[in-house]
Amino acid sequence: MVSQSFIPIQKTSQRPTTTAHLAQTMTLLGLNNLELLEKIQGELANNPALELIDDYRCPTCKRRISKNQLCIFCSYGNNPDLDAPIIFVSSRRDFNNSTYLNPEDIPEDNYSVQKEDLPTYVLKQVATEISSEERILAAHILTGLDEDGLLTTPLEEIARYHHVPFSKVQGVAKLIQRCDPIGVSASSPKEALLVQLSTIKDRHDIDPLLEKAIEVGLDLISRKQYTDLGKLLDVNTQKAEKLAKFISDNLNPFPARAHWGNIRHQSDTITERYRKPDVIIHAQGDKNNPQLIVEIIWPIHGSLKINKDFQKIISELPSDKAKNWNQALEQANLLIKCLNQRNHTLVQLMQILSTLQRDFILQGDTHLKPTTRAKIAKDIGVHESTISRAVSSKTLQLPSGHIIPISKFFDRSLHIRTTMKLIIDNEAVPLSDTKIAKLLSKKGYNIARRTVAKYRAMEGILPAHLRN
DNA sequence: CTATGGCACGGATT
DNA sequence: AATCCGTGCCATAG
Repeated sequence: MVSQSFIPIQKTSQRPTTTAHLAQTMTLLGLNNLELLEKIQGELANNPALELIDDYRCPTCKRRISKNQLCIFCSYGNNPDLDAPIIFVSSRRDFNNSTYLNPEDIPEDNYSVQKEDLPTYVLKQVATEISSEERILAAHILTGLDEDGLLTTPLEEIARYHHVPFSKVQGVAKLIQRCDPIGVSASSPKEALLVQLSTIKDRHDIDPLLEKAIEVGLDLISRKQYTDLGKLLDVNTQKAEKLAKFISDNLNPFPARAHWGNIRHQSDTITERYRKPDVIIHAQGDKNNPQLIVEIIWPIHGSLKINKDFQKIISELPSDKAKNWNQALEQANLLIKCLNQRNHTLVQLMQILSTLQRDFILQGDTHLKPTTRAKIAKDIGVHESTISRAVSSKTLQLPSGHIIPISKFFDRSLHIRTTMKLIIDNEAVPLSDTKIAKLLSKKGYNIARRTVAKYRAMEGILPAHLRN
């Protein structure tokens, strides 16, 4: 069904043969790049049979490349078919420094800054504005940030620690909060929102009620209880919903997380860490018919190899003593094989996904073609659970710079929901669910009236009589 | 009588 | 086996 004009991928890996092989491949596949990095580093530390050598090779085709470079063959792949996406595993993005072949091609992303880098990143911004004494305070504040960019240690404590007046620490904190990402080092989501609001206020007119809404009604907003919010603010529900929409569209309660596509902030599902995506898709060339370049991020540089010296020493040991070490050797071998397998599966997955969902990638939510993990599994010829693992807990950066969870590719109703939103956005008079259902079926989406209601609820859209 | 939300069922998906 | 999702039926509100 999917036109499969793939770039030839070397058969570096066979199907898992042993159960151990299978088990480990499965575990590795379920890890995202950050977890994988931890895993590999752990293995390197514990297993003397394994070593990381300065032999930079393209993880996809094994050709030799230089550090932090893309593989010419894979990235620009001598692939005559421009409609086919180019897929490759790339190690060019080092976790600390990255070089891009084509800086213009790389979308602005504030996601590339790794978690540990956030303090440094912010400190640089304030460094010029403050005295060296204050810089120490700033550093102290910034080291107390949690993953969300919020401050966990109270300012009072910091003041006491450094024997300086509270107001001074507060001053530094205020300065930091105005840095990018705005609101960083706020003590709570509420404070972060207020700071962001006040910076917007400098440039635009905003509704004074917004401040009050955040101040007193934040938990109502997050629970989407607009009616109650309205009562609290003494306005009607529509107005309350508008306020809430403005807040969720323009403000971010967790400063360290850049805006995540238009992911719905469903109460507590935002557990994703602030980190790089696992896959990056670029669009290159002709604006109207660009070629997709899919980079699967590989967290390490150099090649994982069996340590030859180690191997030699072991082979000379008497067999009864070598037993444990042989096991380590086995394990190292297995790991390397399984990592290859993991890459292979991911490449295949992205090949199918980026071909099938090309329109979605380039043009947005309305063009998502609903698929299931099971179908993809069938196409590649692997078990469903394999795909499930490959998809889970991984994120992808679209050419637009938005980061989405890969599981969004499997959203069964996103395209309908977005067309529905379009209809509602453009309606002259509020349309009832029945009418919306009819309009949708004209566009080829046959869904029940009841389902329209469910989708509305999902998108946080009010029923017709409460809209205007 | 119309519009909509709650509940529950069954089939698909993971 | 557990979960998710679309849908029908029914109660309630306007």
